Amino acid sequence: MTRLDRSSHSGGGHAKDRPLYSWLAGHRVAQPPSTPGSRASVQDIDLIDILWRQDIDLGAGREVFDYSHRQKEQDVDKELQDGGEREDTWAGEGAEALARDLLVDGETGESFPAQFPADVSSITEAVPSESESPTLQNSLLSPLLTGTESPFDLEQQWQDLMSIMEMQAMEVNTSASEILYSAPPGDPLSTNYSLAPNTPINQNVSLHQASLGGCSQDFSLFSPEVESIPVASSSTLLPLVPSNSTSLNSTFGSTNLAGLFFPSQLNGTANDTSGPELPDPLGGLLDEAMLDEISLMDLAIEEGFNPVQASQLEEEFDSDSGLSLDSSHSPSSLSSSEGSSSSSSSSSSSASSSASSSFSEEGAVGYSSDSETLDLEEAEGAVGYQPEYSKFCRMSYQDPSQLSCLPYLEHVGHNHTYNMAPSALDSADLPPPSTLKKGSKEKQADFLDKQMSRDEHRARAMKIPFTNDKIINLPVEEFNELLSKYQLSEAQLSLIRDIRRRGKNKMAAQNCRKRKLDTILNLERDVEDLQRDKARLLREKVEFLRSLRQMKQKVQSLYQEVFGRLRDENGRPYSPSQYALQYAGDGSVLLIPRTMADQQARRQERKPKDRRK
DNA sequence: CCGAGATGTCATTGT
DNA sequence: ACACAATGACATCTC
Repeated sequence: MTRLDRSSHSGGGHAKDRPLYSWLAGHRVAQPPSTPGSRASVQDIDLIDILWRQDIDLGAGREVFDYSHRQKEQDVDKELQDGGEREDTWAGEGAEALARDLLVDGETGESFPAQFPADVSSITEAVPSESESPTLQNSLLSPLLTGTESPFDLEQQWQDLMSIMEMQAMEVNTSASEILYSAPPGDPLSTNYSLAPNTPINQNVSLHQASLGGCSQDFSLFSPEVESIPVASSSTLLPLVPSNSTSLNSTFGSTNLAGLFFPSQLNGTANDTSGPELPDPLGGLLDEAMLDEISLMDLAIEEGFNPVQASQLEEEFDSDSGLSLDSSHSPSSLSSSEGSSSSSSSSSSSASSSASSSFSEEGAVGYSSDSETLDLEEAEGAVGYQPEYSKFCRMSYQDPSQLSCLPYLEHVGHNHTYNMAPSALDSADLPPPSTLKKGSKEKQADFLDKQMSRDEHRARAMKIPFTNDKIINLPVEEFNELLSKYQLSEAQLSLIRDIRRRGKNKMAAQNCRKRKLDTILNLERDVEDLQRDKARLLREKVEFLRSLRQMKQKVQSLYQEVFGRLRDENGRPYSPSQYALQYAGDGSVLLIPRTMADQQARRQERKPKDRRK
């Protein structure tokens, strides 16, 4: 590719600046002062805190999603509650042995696949036939069960979860009860279900009595869509709190019922031989979330990013104040670099302007636009420059062009008079020792001599009849014309060509170095931007995980609420060891036997593995 | 005096 | 073929 900054004849090197300008534009876009999403996330956090408090009120702590914590907690709760409320609650089902089984099962309580009525969010007790179960399992098992880790699936699960909850909030109060009560006792499904317990489907499910007031409130907090639900819907739910809610709550303590959602790993007895346990409707999500958080922790360790302090980071990064994760980009270095860069940019811009004026029509110095770039960057509030920035800028134009007011000093920055040819020419450059006059003129001449470049000294020694400026910067045609005007010796011509070559190369070297520094600076800024983006993405991920956790816990609470209020035909609560609620993809919820849920869980576990293969 | 940075110069390559 | 820009490498200077 041709260089973009062939500025000698086209004047200016604007083409070269194109990438930089586009780069600046892109990064201006990439750094909004504050993202609205982050503000919203702060509100979400507030909501989450509210939800947490509500969950705590419901008996669900934040640790519910910590698996080990849950396990311990359940162990403790199991011991504390086994002999008491549970026996009372499940007394209708039999002896203490059964109660003991219930304990075990309570830990392993799962969600069971079931047949679903067409009506959404109806909670029924289905006794599916075996022949139907294979075909049903896909539709019966909620997408939540799919433990895939792809973002799409996660998002899909999320949406499904939201839809389920939304539909529950909307219809659990009406259609669900209708379905429940309208289902005939002689449901063909139940008749065909060989594994079904003898207990017929209880149509007297007290689901409608569930204290959904709080739940609906939670829904509104969870689902923005549900917020649009008329308040009447939730208000109507409030009176539905069953009279026996206290006993139910004591029976289905959240900590115990948490096991309903995380049965597989806690189950030590019921399904040991039956292979993998049915994944909890939320188990996959939870596990995934845990994995994500673990990976996030890894990232955090790697990046010095602490997800636990996500909110703090959030505030920090929301400001988009240019704070960098990298401590090397400290404010001190930033300020110093800014100060130096501003001064240097002013000098560079003046240098470029003077350069363009002094370098005749050719405008060979192609970096005036670069100084503009620097100005732009500073006007933009460029941040995060490393100390090298000042160094770079200072280097760039301590420029010979600043000295262009002096006839022979246009290229003299440092008086690099090294490499001077050890010829007589150089000795001729030296002021004759015989010059005894030490007047001001001579001092000035000495100063000028010192300021002159080597080639200028040579040119003067060789009595070149025109300035090095012309030699270097004139176009080839004019340069040749100029040479033709004079009768020049071969040595003079050679020197002139060398001067021209070196002069052009000198400017090329300056441009090259400046370009290189610009590239480095751009890369540094790119790194900073990428770090910022990375931090933002991490922050968003933490927020999503947090929200997801909230959703899961909310669903868990709802599960407990619903399941705890279900009653069979005898008015007895269902045993979590024998029944489970199963979510369907269409949002409906069924009460199904656990054995069936186990089967479907195993099938469901195999599917993702097969799919990955 | 040493080291780092700045600058000039040369050689080379590519346009 | 020529002019020249770009650039790596080196030398030298300056601080």
